Amino acid sequence: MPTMIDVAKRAGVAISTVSYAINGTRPISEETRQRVFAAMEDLGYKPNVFARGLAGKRSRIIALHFPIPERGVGLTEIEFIASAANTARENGYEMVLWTFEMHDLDELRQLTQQGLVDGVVAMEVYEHDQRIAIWRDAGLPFSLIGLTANTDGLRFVEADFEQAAQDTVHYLAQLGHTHIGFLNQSRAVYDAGYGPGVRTQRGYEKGVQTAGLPSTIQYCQATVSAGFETLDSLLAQDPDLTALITINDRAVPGVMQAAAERGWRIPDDFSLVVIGSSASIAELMTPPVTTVEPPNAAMGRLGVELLIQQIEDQEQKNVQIMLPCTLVIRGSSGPCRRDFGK
Amino acid sequence: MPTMIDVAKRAGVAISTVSYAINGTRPISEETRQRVFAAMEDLGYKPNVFARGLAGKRSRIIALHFPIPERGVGLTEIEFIASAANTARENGYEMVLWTFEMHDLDELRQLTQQGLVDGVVAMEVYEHDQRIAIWRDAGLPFSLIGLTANTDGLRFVEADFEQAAQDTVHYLAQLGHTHIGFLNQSRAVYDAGYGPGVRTQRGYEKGVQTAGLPSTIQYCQATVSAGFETLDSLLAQDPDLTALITINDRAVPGVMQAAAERGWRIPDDFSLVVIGSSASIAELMTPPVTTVEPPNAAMGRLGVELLIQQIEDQEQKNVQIMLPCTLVIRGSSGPCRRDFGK
DNA sequence: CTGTTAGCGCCTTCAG
DNA sequence: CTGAAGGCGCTAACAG
Repeated sequence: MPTMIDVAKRAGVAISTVSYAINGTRPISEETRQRVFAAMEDLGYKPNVFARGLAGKRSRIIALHFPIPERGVGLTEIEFIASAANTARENGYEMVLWTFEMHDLDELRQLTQQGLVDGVVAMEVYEHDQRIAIWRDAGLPFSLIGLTANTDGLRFVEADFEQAAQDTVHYLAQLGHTHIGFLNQSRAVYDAGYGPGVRTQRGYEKGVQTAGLPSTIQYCQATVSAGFETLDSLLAQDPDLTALITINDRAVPGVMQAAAERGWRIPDDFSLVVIGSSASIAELMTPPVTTVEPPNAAMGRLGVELLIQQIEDQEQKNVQIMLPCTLVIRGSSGPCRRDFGK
Repeated sequence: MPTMIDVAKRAGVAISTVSYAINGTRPISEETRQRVFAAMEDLGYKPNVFARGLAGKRSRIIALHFPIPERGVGLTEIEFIASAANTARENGYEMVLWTFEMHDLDELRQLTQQGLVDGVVAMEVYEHDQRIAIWRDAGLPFSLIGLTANTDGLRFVEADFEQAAQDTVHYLAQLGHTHIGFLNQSRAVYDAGYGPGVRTQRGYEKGVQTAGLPSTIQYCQATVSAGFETLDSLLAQDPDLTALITINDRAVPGVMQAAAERGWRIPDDFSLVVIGSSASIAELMTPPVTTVEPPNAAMGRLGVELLIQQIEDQEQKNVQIMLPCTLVIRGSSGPCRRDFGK
């Protein structure tokens, strides 16, 4: 493995010149720059990560903190991770994956101070996220996938679940539904301030309010059986419910079963829209479920780019990015057809 | 950030003693060892990754190469990745995620030679896997999740799909099925030598042969619509088919639809077992699908452990590990009840 | 069993 | 614009 010294010799320059040529830290005459790069090419030179990390400030390694959520992991997350990893690589960064728990603040602090990474992208952001203080104190650049209650000075990218929920209410109302319910994640997740849960619900509430419709909300564990049971609770609140919006895709088959047991057919008697899920999940269900899909790949990319720009001190224009979700109509939503009491 | 020098001073020993105490490279008296560790604790000392990597041979960073497969990603993979990441961490290693393509051999070679990682765990192993030669040539330790045609001298852990398939044939035969089909991934994936595809099919063939049953095999893209169409092809081959084994979970809803259109009910008229999928997918379908589930978390853990043992030159007893899959009976499989032509 | 010391490869002042 | 030299924190000889 050739070193900088070899490159310097071959190019007939000083070793520091090579360094500057590589990092662009200082102007170099075009001619010598060429020579240096040619030498690097010839020798197949690759800067040594460790030496660089030791001597300089930068490691060119970033972390993706993905505390595996209790609600389980969806394909959404994989798309996201893959896109983040690719983006890092394209920018010449390595990406390490941290999966330890959210509450493991000590672990996080340690890793943060270790200096291994130049920055971190945080997934699974909560309204009051403890990680932020740690990174701020340590002066470590970070970007968020999701947003907190107070977003001052933060850099984030997030799917606009609030808007998505409002749009979904609107979509269902247009189909003639006047009693639209909302099925959230579990109460515990909501109370902990899980962003998508909080904001989707807020959007739903705004949506039904604007449309002058009643609001019916239930929380539910991310399991089929919980979904099965929760339809009863929803109908106890509003017996005339003909449509349901949810961000809890795991519970959906249960809801469908429960609907089937009442003799309802989907979508003729009951419509269902899942926010935040993706095609590969939606198409497994019968009928395939109408979804509002977040732009996962774009989010992964932007999250990493936001971080790298920050690390490299580049100008940042849009540091708070909300991306729209896409409504994909499949077989679980349609016009309101149910007859009441006739 | 305290350094080794600080620790040495505080413990009243030489700096090298600290180093040896940490790495266990050399015997240290219990007493001084205690002192050193106490000092480390007090100061909150953490070894600097870069210095370590520069000076020694080890970086304590490993890579997980996960070339995102064309067939899409399942939850299986996430479980796996999470478990690998955790195991690495528990052993004091960082894990970087490489997601670039299988065919991108240049990229792989570069990263390999860069010396960033002490070793790599390879996912998505094919029968004739090109990566092996690269790592062997570079003298880089690696372990495989999956196996190749020739496993001499390799360290791997894999789910025993061949056995699983045989067992599944047996299970269905016991239920009274005498015409059991097999639905593989796409022909392209099979021809490329994708391990699970090849071995599951082999197991299926052995199974039906042993039981004296006819063999019916089709290849199929990993999409719902492909699944829908392929049931026809299967029935064209064997009109008496009453059960189907598959490793193509994405296609299953299509198969179910096609069965429904024939007026068949599952499992009364047609049984379906998915090998290699996991609960969270199976339960989304209607009815929930009987699966044969690989021990993902265990595989992730073992894959990393195998690698680390190798890196650290520890004794290795079981370096070729086949783990059994678990049959989880859900609603898609049952006794053969269909009447033929009556 | 412990201490001393020369690098590992690169970045970054400094002086030219 | 270029060159020389110190040091980042640690490992691994080499001495004792």
